[in-house]
Amino acid sequence: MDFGEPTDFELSEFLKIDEWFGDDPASFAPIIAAMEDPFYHSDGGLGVGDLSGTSGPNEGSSTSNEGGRPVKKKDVKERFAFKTRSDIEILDDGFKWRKYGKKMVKNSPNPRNYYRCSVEGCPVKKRVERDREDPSYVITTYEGIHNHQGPY
DNA sequence: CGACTTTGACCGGCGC
DNA sequence: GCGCCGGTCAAAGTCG
Repeated sequence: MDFGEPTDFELSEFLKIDEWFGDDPASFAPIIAAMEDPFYHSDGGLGVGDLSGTSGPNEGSSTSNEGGRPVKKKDVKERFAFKTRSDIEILDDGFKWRKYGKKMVKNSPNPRNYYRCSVEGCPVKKRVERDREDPSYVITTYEGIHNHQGPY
């Protein structure tokens, strides 16, 4: 996520929520539920895009790989990211997340956190990163759909 | 006692 | 062919 650098994708991929719902993290629940709704990623009304082609993992190989194309990372799941103005990145959206990695971003002095749903069988992954120019803002990226009906 | 967090190292892919 | 990059896993430690 290179902010400030116009590449193939920018903030347009993200749902910018400048107007935070408030200080209640529970407000996330409906949001997550909304992104899981077929209606959303059906019409693509939200920022559910194809980041798979970002680096072009399959663009150059299309030369002679139309048939048995070695789709490796092609099965990109729904990706939904939004920017939020918050002081903490560990906003509990109602789900249980287990951190499985931390990494430093080049364009950002801030580390990137990798979370995953604690529920077994849940392929949902969450990526939390701070804005490079506005530490007050947090970029939360959700990937995948929850296997279980709800966090409760 | 169980579950989760933390850091470092490892892996695979892409670019040059 | 090598280097870089992002992403993931694993072991130990900590917290409740």
